[in-house]
Amino acid sequence: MVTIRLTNSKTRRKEEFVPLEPSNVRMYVCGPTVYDRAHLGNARPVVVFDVLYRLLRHVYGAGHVTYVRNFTDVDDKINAEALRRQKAGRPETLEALIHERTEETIAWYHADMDALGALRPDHEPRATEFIGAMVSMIEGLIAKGHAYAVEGHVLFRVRSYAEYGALSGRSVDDMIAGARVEVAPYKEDPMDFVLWKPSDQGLPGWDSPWGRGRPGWHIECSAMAYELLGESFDIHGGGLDLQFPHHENEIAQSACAHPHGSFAKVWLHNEMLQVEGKKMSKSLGNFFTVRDLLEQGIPGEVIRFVLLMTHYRSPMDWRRRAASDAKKELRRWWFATEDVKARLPVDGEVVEALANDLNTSDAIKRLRDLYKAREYELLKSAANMMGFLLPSAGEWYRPTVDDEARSSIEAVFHLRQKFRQLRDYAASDYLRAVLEVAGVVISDGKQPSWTASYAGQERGWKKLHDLAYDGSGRWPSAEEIEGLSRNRNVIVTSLIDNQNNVTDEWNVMINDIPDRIDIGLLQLAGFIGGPA
RNA sequence: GGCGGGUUGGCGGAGAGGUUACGCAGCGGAUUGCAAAUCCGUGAAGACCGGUUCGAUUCCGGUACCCGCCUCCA
Repeated sequence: MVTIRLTNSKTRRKEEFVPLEPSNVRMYVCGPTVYDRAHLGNARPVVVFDVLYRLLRHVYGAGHVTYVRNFTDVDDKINAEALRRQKAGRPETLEALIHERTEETIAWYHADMDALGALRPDHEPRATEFIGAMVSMIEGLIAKGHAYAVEGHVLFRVRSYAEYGALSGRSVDDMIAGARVEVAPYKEDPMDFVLWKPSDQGLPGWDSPWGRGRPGWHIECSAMAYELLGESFDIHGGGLDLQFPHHENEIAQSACAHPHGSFAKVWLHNEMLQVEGKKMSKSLGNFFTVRDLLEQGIPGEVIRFVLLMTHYRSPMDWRRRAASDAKKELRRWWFATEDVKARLPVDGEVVEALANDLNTSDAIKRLRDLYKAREYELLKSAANMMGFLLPSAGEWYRPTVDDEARSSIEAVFHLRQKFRQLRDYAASDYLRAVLEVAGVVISDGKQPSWTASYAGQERGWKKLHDLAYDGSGRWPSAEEIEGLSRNRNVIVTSLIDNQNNVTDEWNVMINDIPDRIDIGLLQLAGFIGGPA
């Protein structure tokens, strides 16, 4: 049996993972508030814990792992969006508009996370489905003296739980010194947090012993984890920013409501994702969504690869460059393995790397070793286990070739062969470049062949620019090439060396990779006509 | 102010107290009309100052800088 070791935030140490019940390993991960598209920061824990889920399934068996990730569908931002729609003239009730918003957001979330190759959890409970469980949990807390009702609110009495702050390494007294908490007059202690709050007529609410209202944010995870995983379970995960106060509050509520349970044994927190050195956050407005990246032609699998290149406990900076490197590498793996059958068992070193506190970077290194060793069958099975090279990723690495494209490609390809036979190598190189910018890579040799691939795009554009300046006049002018590239979101600039001289090299940036062969570019072959 | 994390070669990014991380890019070579793919080879690092040690990029202390949490956020 593989020994999994995980860094437990609770103890701040890397510990051997011993499940409570190997026949039912239980994990809870805090999911999204469903009010808008998921941004890239949301994707990091999804992918990280997906790897853990896959590892647990590998070690304990797919049927012996229960993974729960919630949808927070009670939230003021959702209400705000629903109200906005109502004010914009929609006739439906607020409830209906809220429902509409959460449904569409959940569908987006599923589509985007599926694209990243993340498996769906076993349960995806919604807060609105567990209001009753939350109410009874709150009632229990009041009965035991851990919470109190006042002015329609119910507050958790932080002082009643001696270990409050243990997870995040804070003490209640220190935090009060900071005094950055909302000091409501009805609070016994400034650190007390809301379990239930009243809803006025304009807001969604549920009847409760304390009047019509809605739950505070933290209680939902405690209630849903209890209902679906029991009073003790193995792993609780989420972003580091949730450690305090969200997870601290979850622990306090759960420990007080179910004193015989241990709640989560292991706490895992992924570090934050940054963009240009700054945390991606809604308030800074520097965030972009997973969908944005997908629409820019960065496949979900590539995003996944970039996210997993960095260990989950380190901050990671999203860089465009990292995505293009990853794309290149994954493309090679795809071409090497597409006709290969995965061979089990999964490579032990990959599993070992993952079992060592999810060292995904090390695991990827091992995949690279397998690729280099041409162990493609093992590469495929190990990559599959990490959520790579799966058929569900789609053939992003290969442009679509329809019949029209195929005949155009064949025509240019054969024309080029003729020029080669005539030893008109300038024409032959020009046609190679034409094919490459259109999405076709050709390989000479004993059996000349072509493959639909974007791998040669940059090279092709550079070559076209070079040729445009060769003075022969056989091909389109520099201006024409420039125009074509710009129309395709490709920026080609001359390179400037460190003495500030313009060199004869070209720098190419491709911003938008099409998903099909560019037949328009293939027509550039017409410029040189047939061989004389 | 309180608490926590980070600083590795041109870029990204790991592990390990002593032996090549790895990828991308670069350079040299094989191969090729030229390429591609592939293969072989190669240079390049550990913020700063001390300490422990036979030996530290790796452990300890300090300094600087960066980042996060403490307020909705993964």
